[in-house]
Amino acid sequence: MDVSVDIEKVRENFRVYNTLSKDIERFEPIEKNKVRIYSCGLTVNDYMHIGHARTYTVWDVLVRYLRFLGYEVFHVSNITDISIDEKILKRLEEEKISFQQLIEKYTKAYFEDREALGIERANVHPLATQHVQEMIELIEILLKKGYAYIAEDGVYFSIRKFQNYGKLSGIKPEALVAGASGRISKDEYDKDYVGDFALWKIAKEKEPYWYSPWGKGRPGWHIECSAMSMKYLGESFDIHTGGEDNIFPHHENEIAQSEAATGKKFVKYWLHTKHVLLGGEKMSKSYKRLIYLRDAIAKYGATNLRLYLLSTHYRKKLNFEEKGIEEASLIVNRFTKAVQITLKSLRKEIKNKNAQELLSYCIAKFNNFLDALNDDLNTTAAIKYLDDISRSIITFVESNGFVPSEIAENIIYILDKMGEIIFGDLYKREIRLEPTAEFEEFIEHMIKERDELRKEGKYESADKIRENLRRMGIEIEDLRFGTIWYIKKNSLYRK
RNA sequence: GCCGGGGUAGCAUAGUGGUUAUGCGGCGGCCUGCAGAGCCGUUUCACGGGGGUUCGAAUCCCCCUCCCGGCUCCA
Repeated sequence: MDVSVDIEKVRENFRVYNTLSKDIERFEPIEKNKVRIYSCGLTVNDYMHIGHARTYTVWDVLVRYLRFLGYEVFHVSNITDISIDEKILKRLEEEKISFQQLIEKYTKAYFEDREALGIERANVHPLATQHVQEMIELIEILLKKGYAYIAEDGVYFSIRKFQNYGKLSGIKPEALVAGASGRISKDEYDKDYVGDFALWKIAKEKEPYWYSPWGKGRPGWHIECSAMSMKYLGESFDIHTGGEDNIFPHHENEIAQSEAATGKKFVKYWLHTKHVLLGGEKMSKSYKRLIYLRDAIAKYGATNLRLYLLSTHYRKKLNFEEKGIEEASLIVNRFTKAVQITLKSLRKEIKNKNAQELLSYCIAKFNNFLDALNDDLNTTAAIKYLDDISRSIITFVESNGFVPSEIAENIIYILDKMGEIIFGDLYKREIRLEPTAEFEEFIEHMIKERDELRKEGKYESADKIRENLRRMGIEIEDLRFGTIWYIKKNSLYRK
């Protein structure tokens, strides 16, 4: 039986929801076999929270899936290390550090946190501060072409000059004036029109600055993503991602700047994640209603958390609940057990006719898994099929014993593919664990000893061995044909 | 105010016209020295309310209602 997948065929059916068209579209990159993707990264002035984590995890799955589909993926994700506001200035005083130190601290934390969740590094993580020259050049083009103008406190982009303004978010320039949010009327900037946005801001006292033809200052927030994405990916590229809050104004303004400057279509597919909610409402820094990722990992375990973040489709709001993580941990446990038992099966010479049925089932579910991901990255459904496979392996082993090695070999191929896409780097780190020969010998010895104690009816001593093994992260289970064991790194610790 | 997304059995999450939804929890059973895990049964023929289209609607259309998000800090 052949488990290999016709990648070309699967790839043809990959569809994603494009915010630009507000519709699900078949994915077809600009250049055949190559995908260029830019994901909006973090403003590194604080630790990342579980909302950021969801977003980056989803894009991690996207990138891994694209690679699985055979695409050569070039992924760029920026680091915004320029953001300065009064809150930050206050923080500098509180933490008694310089702006540079603050940025360094949280940039380091950002990479640690990403890695802890098994998120792969992008090909390039450009820093905004190192691309000020590119931003200045882009602003000069916009001035030359008449899309931008110089005011007293900076350079602004004139949104009324750009015909398609609002095509991503659906916001009409006039609506910005009529907006009843109460924020726009309090406009304190020296610009021609309320909807116009800053390309360059002249520095006020105490603020960090860079030199420019328009005076000492810093770039506006949006220009960095235009400058850096076009530098590394070209004037037109395939995918641009972000959280839903980026749609307006950030991405809308990026489109305006970039397309005004180049005259070309900036991005083909815009993908956005919905927010993580806490108690039914959006997390908010100002009200301290948020959960930092590193705290959540410490409490729930990275693997459980990662699966939980993927358990709701990315275009649906995720209301963060502990109970959901508990459910996710059960799926992680089953998968871990299934993977490790299958790995052990590889080394056993066992014949079992029913195993062929098991393999057929796994192949069918693996195809379902791919269909689910093809359907706008439906991780909810994909995880369900992954769990079906875990259960089928466990059930098989519990009633039939280990899987014949030639069958196990094929099943492992499927488990590896699924595991790497869903769990990322955590798959090898926490799930597909293979003990050293010595360690294995030790465990097997303990199990044998326990067995003898059990035969003699010395259950107390036998249970003590089980308890000790469990403390080492070894789970053992007595099945009909004997005792199986596996390494469990992702226990859900509860208070 | 404008724009968008939702309301699915105790809880959560799938499902865009027609077959017994899935997981978790509860209860009962099988298995077991115990535990764990798994399996079977049950809670359960569920889709916010009203109207319409249709042979047939959770799914399409209209109205109402409640919740959430966006409307220049934001993933």
